[in-house]
Amino acid sequence: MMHHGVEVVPVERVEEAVDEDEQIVTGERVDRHRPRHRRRRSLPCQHARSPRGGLASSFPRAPLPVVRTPRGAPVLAGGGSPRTPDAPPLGFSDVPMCGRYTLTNVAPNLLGPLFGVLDVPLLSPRFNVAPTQDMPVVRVLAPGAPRTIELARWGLVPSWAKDISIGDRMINARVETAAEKPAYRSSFKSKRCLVVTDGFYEWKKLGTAKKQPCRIHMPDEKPFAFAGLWARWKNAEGSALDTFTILTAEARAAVADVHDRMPVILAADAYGPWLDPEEQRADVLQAMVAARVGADLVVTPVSTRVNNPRNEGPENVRPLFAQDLP
DNA sequence: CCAGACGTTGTT
DNA sequence: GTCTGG
DNA sequence: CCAGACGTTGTT
DNA sequence: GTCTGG
Repeated sequence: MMHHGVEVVPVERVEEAVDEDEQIVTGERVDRHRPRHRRRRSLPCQHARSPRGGLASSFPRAPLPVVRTPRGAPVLAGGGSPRTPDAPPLGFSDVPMCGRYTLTNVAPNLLGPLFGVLDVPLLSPRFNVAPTQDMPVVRVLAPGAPRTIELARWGLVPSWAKDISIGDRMINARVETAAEKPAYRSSFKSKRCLVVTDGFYEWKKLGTAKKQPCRIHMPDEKPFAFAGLWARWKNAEGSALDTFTILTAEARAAVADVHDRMPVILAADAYGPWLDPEEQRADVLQAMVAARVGADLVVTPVSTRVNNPRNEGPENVRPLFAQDLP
């Protein structure tokens, strides 16, 4: 049976891994007869284990080998959500916000200087990051400590949660309210992080129930940072799982043409104060995110293959040209 | 007191 | 953990 | 965010 | 429709 665990892929196999992913779209899958019986409500103790096995623990890791997320790995999360009547601001444009993103450029000699970290783990390029997956975040774990980049699971699980399933609904936090919300306030106070990215996907609604995925990125394609919050959760056995959420705010610039909300993007000079665990003045922090960048973001239509979270690969970010659009 | 929630977006 | 609802 | 499942008992 | 998986 398939073991769940972080699959360690030797560097030489990275290309091969990508190729495998392509087959999902173009080729016929042979493993058609996977068991229909899926894990439903699991025992709480089963949640102890991160879906990809490795607890995204914040304890310092040894220099990391290339890590690839195996497809079809059992994941203990979901995304359903009940509607609430008291939805805040009114927006009725076309495009959602941050439920999918990319980190395609993982060169350590680029990420290190950009985010002020000395040791950058070896990472696989990602072209379709989905909630519940382990991704790198930049943190300062103690006052005055150096910044670190480590993996954490997308979908914040508050320390008091009974199991990690709550994280499914915690992939975004409204910056306007995160300081007060029970699920986020303690993280907002002293567990802020940078989510390392180089683009995010939005689905633009076209006239008739059709959606056009777009990737939003910097003109030079350089990585940047979403403002994030993190939390540490422990299972019954005491193993730690670190998780994160991405803050959202009113859309700006080019993104505003497409929708009213977007992830908060921090300017580089805000990284220090944002990460400082001792900075706890909500007004200061709010001002920091108010000054967020985004004026030069580019919106690029891409293939609908990004719709399926199992599809990885550089085709995901290849621009579609006008003649290719519906 | 205990029980139960703890979230966002989008759509109508 | 902490707050709201009952 | 979108895609995909949506079930049980009993037997091997 | 609603929830889980990625």
